[in-house]
Amino acid sequence: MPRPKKDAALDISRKAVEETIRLLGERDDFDVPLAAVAEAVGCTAPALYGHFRNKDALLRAVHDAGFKRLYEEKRARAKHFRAEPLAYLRACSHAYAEFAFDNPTLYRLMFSPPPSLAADQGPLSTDLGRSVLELVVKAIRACQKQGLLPGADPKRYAFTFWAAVHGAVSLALQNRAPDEKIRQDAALVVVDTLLEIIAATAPDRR
Amino acid sequence: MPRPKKDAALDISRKAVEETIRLLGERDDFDVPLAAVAEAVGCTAPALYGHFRNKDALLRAVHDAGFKRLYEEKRARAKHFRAEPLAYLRACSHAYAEFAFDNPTLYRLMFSPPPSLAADQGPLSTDLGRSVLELVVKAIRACQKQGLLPGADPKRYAFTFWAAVHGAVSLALQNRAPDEKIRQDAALVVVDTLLEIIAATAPDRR
DNA sequence: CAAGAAACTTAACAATATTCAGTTAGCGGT
DNA sequence: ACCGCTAACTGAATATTGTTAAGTTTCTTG
Repeated sequence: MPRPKKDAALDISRKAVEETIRLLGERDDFDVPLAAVAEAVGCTAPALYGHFRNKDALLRAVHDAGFKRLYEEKRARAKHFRAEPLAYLRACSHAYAEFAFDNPTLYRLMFSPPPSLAADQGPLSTDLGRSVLELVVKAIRACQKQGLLPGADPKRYAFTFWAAVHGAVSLALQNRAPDEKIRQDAALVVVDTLLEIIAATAPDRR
Repeated sequence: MPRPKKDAALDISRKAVEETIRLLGERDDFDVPLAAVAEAVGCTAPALYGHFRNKDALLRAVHDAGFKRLYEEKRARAKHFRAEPLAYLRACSHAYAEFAFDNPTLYRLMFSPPPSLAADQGPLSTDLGRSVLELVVKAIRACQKQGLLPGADPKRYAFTFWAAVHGAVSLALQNRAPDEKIRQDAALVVVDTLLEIIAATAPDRR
């Protein structure tokens, strides 16, 4: 039955992205068959080509949707800690790690995609990743207002912080942590280590 | 012409791994066609199944060979800095970053593989990644012998250090650095930031 | 109410991993 | 020096999956 009954087109695109994310949750690699997505959406595979140029375009949309979700979860979770920069960073990072552990395959798609997915997006002007980083920059600045990290370049430290958390999560997802006990929450240990280091830069109170 | 001329079997396996690594250098994703590998090796695709159970097994071998190379490059490069822990860490990290930038696709295969590749290897007992980390642990211990990082758990700090470097490299490879200028050597900036932090823990000399 | 376009569908195509059956080169025993 | 026999490959066949082509129906618009 060609052409949907007037409203069925309630954004197949949106549904495709949602369902793809769900399907990614059920597999290891991100080679989810287009046919599977189509079935979940309720159409045939070629129909998707009316909404996405090709499979890469779909995966790119999924990639972007992932960043949107991550960004919103981070913000929502950390909202209550505005006043306490360290607690804020901690909450942010935990939300980040939890997101990664809850959606490992999506996380890999977001942070280690085949370059074909991220290629055409400029440097990262429009990139949602920038928004994620922005949250950390603000937190670092807030720390400095409390006397921590004196003289540090907020952007540089924010990037370093993010890199460490991302690296820890990324390694932990692969079971590449130093030993079994630490493995499970390796990412959280790294977060605490970083916060410890930042806290140690407090103005002397002896 | 079935059956090789007696010695041609000079390890097709080895050649397959080498050629695959080379071919990975020419593409973005790691879906290198098996036929391409076969041609580079000088045989047909099905022949490879005599040496690897399937494509995943080949990629797994490539993954492992990558770690071997990384480990050896790191060691070779840092050999001269044994006496100076900070310089040693710096050299190690630069070798690490350079390796990643020289072999971006291989690096992705090593650090963000589809779990099917890393699945059967135990926790990480046999894992070569452990050797890589071991180098960092030793460096941290050496730092402590010079009075730096007093009271820190070497394993924990080593893992944090590695995570930060890996994270920075990983983000930089995707152009996800904060701004164009930093992008190119974002990883190196992170390394310097970390060393700076470690150096700041020096015993007071005022 | 009749085009015409939009939005699918089914059928065809292409690339690629994997399997199967066949074939030949070298090896061991006689 | 000859005869199986196995190892190690080849060529053809199969299955899966992304993508394109052609056809069909429904909505919309003049």
